[in-house]
Amino acid sequence: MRLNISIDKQNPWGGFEEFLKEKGMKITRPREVVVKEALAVRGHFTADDLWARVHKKDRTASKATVYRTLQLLTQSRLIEPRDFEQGKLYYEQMVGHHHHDHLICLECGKITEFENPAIEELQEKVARKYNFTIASHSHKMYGTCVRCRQGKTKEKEREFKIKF
Amino acid sequence: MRLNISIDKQNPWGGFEEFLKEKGMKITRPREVVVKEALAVRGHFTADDLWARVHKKDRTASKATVYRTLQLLTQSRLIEPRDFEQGKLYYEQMVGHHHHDHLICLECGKITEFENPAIEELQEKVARKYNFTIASHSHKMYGTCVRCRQGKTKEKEREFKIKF
DNA sequence: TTGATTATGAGACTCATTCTCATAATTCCA
DNA sequence: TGGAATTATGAGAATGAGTCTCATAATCAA
Repeated sequence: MRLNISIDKQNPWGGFEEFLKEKGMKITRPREVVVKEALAVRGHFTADDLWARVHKKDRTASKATVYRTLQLLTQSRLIEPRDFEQGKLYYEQMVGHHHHDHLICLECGKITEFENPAIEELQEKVARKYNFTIASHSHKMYGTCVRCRQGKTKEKEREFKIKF
Repeated sequence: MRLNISIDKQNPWGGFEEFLKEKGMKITRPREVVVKEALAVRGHFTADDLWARVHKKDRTASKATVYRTLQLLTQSRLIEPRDFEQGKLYYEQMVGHHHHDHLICLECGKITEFENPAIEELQEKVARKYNFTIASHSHKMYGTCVRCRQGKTKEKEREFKIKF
């Protein structure tokens, strides 16, 4: 059975307060804003995206704190970093989600999520073979999505273009 | 049957000259040095590593040319970029090699290569499901290697430490 | 050889991320 | 409850990989 934690009302910190306490860290106002905003974003966001959101709520919030909190959120597994080779990291909020992997269109930057338990099993098998303990993984396929292959993608629909 | 191209004597450019000609690009001395050095490195190297090697052979070689040639080498599939989340790209020479994926130890940075045809097949299946054409992929598992798990890794053996 | 084209080196520039440090806020506990 | 002790913060400087510019140089097709 899957526990679907709802973020907005009951659990706005997603368990992050407990994480901080365990680490002997402090519960502060800037962290509150960053965490709430991070968990409220749907889809992928960069540190800068998040800072823009945070900055609207608190004009004095600094980028340094956003970056620092992003690291903590990653450690606490509430978010996951995503490297789409754009020279900056994206993040994705993970509360109540499965881990998943990505298909990335080189033409339009469209990102499609996939999950495949059979692959995950084989992964485990590989790891066992090398006596390796998996903490996390990243599985990305780069290529061309249907719409781009058919020339249907409009210019305005491009998220970003991958270098090569 | 597998063609094992030997780089050193017979084919020092690994087919890069042909690639350049097809693209209407020129065969130049700086490119020669960069290509030969890149193909001569075993294991992973960064742009800076390569520049250091190139610089020894030609004091006037610029970093810009190294970066530019690295892009061309990637396009020509003679090398593959590897992102180990170190804030810089690594590359690996691919002449006469299979594509492979990586196990990365978070403690010592040790990188183990693996190949798994069954995973590749499942990958294809996933791509078909989404009507996606794969051009390349990257599959990385992060975790702990045997030696680190058993506390046998000596400090001097660390390649790099991954942030989190 | 020549002229059209493409490449080069040097260094300026970008831009994401990290670091520094003086100040401020939290938390612990007497 | 009131500090002391600890941890966080903001502001901006610093870092560093990678890119860009542009005047000059090398390549190559004819």
